[in-house]
Amino acid sequence: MSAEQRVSTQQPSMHDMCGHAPEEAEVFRSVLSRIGDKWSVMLVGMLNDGPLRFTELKNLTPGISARMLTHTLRQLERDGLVERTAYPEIPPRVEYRSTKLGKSLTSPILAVAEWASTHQNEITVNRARYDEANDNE
Amino acid sequence: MSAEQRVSTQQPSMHDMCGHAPEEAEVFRSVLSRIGDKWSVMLVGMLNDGPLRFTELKNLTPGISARMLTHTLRQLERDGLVERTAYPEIPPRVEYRSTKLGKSLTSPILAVAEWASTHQNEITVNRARYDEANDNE
DNA sequence: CCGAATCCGGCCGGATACTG
DNA sequence: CAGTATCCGGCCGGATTCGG
Repeated sequence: MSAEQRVSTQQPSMHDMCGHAPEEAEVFRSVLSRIGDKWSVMLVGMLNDGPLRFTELKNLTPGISARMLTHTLRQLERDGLVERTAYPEIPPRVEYRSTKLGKSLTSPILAVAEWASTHQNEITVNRARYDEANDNE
Repeated sequence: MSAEQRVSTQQPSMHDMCGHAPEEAEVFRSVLSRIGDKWSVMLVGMLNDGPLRFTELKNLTPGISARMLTHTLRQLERDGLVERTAYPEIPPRVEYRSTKLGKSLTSPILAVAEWASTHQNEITVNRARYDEANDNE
């Protein structure tokens, strides 16, 4: 049994998915990098529980600036992960809600978020140990 | 039934995991950002199938430079996701393998990678449509 | 073969001030 | 309330060169 057959029986391999041509890999990565940028994952996660207004989202996301909140939401809207609805009222009200595509991402990223939450202490220890081993600097 | 109870019966909420204090959220995010940076996910995924040498890893990862490969592997080693073994031979041989912690991450990130692979076309279309709607610029 | 060192352009992302 | 505009420091990441 070849290596390809062996791994295909349990899980897809990264090498198969990312594509072998540089262009394919770049699309693949451009999607991954959206997942990986500073605030996207948290925002998509937040919106999973229901639609939220701009300020609510800002208050729920500690440390984010208005600029980055706007910017990140635009990117997510562009990718079709988030839907924006502006109500022409005074004062203005804008609601952000997860799209079908956005919801389909929720399960995978919550798994990653859960992993991060579970292992963050272990990783913090590992980093400290590594930094001490390669002492000073 | 409260909102907290409702969501807790199906899935953990992002808001619960990320922590509410800025410091907690920052640790949480520092772990997520490692997942999200340009090459980490692909490399961890590659190493899931078995240990690889530096050059093998480089050839399997289209577009990566030697500098970034080294740098990313160092970060992964620091976090305890990857183990580095150098054999004092001539020519030198260095093997990278996934640690137990690294393997525990494989399942979640493969789920995300699979999602990315599945929806990359849809996202590409969404981006094109968005860019056209907000035409020129 | 497996890196380290250096240089450097770009853009990510925070701070601040200002609009409808 | 929900942004936009502007400035700007930092660091991400590629290219190149050098070393063990």
